[in-house]
Amino acid sequence: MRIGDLAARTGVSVRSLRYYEEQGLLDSSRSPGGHRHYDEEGVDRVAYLQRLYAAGLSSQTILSLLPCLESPSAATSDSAFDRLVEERDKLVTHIAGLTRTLESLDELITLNRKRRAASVADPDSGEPGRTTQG
Amino acid sequence: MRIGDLAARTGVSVRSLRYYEEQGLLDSSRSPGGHRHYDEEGVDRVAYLQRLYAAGLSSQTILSLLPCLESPSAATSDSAFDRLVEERDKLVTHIAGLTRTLESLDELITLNRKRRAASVADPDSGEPGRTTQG
DNA sequence: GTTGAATCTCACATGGATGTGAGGTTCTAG
DNA sequence: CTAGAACCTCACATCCATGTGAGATTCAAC
Repeated sequence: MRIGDLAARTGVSVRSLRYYEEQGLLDSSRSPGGHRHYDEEGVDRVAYLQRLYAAGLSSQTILSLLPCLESPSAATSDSAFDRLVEERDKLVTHIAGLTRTLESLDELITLNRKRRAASVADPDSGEPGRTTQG
Repeated sequence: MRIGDLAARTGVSVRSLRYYEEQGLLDSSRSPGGHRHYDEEGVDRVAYLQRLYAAGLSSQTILSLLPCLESPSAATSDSAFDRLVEERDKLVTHIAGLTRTLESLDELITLNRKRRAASVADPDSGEPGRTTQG
């Protein structure tokens, strides 16, 4: 599988795939001419990397976790494992924050809908209130 | 309340507060000499902005939503309201993705713990498996 | 073979929030 | 009134994943 194929199958740009490799997050075999080749496993790997990126981890952080992801063995350094737990905890906190934000957006939507519905029944009732925080 | 105080109370840098104002997200009154002044409401406002930033919204997007946040009335433009709903939906999707990632990190942690515990009972058992995806 | 698409490396550009520093003005405590 | 802390504007720097373009090479199909 060539880099263009992998890009197509993962929805990640060719540029990004090269970047992941440069960061040590993804490896490839090379054809005699120097072109990269990937096996099926690469697809899952890239998808997983994307999820970690989406979770806010940097390349550096992902790299430091990699031992735990690849071979979750006793040989894995304590520090890698500690970082893994740390990132997990940060993610929990982050999700909690987002969930709160979601709730307040929902309240806001409900409120807006109400106001809009009211204005259908009773036109020219404008700007009836002010809400800075949700 | 001066900008330094607001920064201290919100944990946001002075630089960022000025930036928010520049983006039209936060306003202030000015002293005769040009120094910014804020009231208590500013604290909540900044906290809320931070939450929206943390949810991945850009300044531009927040700006476009602002009418809905500030005066959730019928007068609010349809497009602002539509964007609000759209951002809510994106946030839901994002949270779902993060939750999946969290689950796989949790599995990974459990797996690592198991391996590590096993190695205490049975030293020199190394690298017993490989897991690329969580 | 030949051609055209895909790939290679290198390196500079981008965007968005924030950092940083210069040079100057304003505020507040003593 | 004065010292120094805090503030002002302006503008350039930073980070990091990604975009983009140039110039050269390789691969696949005919």
